[in-house]
Amino acid sequence: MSAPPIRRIAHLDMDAFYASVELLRYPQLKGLPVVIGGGRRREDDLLGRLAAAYPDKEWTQDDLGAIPLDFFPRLSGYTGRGVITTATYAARHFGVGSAMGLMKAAKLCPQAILLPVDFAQYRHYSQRFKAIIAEVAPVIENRGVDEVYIDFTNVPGGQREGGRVLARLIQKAIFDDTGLTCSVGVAPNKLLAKMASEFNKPNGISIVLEDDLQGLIWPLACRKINGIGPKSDEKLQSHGIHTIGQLAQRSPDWLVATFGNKTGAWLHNAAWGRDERPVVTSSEPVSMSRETTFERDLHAVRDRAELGALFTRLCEQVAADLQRKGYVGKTIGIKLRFDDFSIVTRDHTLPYYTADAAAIRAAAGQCLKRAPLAKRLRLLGVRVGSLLGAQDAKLLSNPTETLPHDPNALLFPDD
DNA sequence: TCTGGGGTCCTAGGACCC
DNA sequence: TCTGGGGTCCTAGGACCC
Repeated sequence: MSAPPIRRIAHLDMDAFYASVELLRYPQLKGLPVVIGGGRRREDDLLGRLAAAYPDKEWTQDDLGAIPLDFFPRLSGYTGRGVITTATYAARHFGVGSAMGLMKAAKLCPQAILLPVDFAQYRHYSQRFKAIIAEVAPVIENRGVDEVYIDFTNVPGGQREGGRVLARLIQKAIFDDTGLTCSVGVAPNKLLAKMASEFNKPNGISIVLEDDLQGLIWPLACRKINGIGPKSDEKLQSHGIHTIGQLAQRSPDWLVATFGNKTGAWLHNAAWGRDERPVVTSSEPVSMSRETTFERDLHAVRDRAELGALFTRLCEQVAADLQRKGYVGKTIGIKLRFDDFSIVTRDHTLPYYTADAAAIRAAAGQCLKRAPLAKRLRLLGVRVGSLLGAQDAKLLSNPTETLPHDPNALLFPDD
């Protein structure tokens, strides 16, 4: 008889994922300030300019790594509303970083190279590194393109050195296949594993055991807890709570009285490193949405035609997303962001499920009529929620629940 | 010329039903 | 004669995450 396995959960975080993927294609950018964000792909532009400059040779995608530096677009002179998605360390040196407006970044580091985001490429590498992990440890939870939780508990070798041996194996397998590095934290649960993966970046491994709570976790800022954002942190600070250790010293009663039942209990457990959440290997989407920030603020009346066309396009995109992924939904919503950055949402639940662009457009149009439209608009979004798999929808007792009773009646009502 | 896009979950009030 | 109480769905807003 052997002892039951000890629960070991890993959190794996790819290092500077987008930037690293770009460097695989453009190794000539290594060590330079590079910013990723905004606009569209420029490959064709880059290759086109290369072909114009060197007409004797035929340039293809395989030559991306040979494109001279002066062919790359620079941040200098950038106009538009894009933000930085990722910046290389060389660029961060100039004070630019994630979520910063590109125009502001252009002032700080005009010479930085600007690469547009290429989600297709990132998704490709995302699937690759996840497939590699799955060969070794099948219980994986997706946390976006560049992060996963992995349950080491029942993986052969998952207990050795607290998980370090398996973590090292996975790191090496990912690097050998993709050339990308990652950081891994292994701990008794997801909460601690997530914190641990940050301890040793990049390309690091950290092991956290039950007994490490006081030494490794309590000195950290509360903000390091996944789920404590700027607002909660500010509230905690206002009560003199800055570290997780200080949070742990508050009584559960006080936390519940100050933050409410649920949050109070959660804060207490988090501070004591307790987290029973399982690693969830699959989940169904709850909603799908599309939104767009305009190049300039638009007015509901003055720019009605332009706004209407954009609105219709968003509905068509959501409908296409739903259909492509095989879902229908019945709660249709809109989101407006005004020039002062305030946000308003309106939604409406239909008596049937749909993935039809016209039905979505009609319901979203009704929502829009209930929204205040005096201020100029910066962003418009369309959302479909209360999703159901299209296959499941067919099994509903009342088949009309999946169809508009009279689709034509829903098209642009009295519009 | 600050501040993207796509998600999840929670709260809280009101409607409505039993 | 005056007022219960739970459960669920819907809507709006907000915090947070990647």
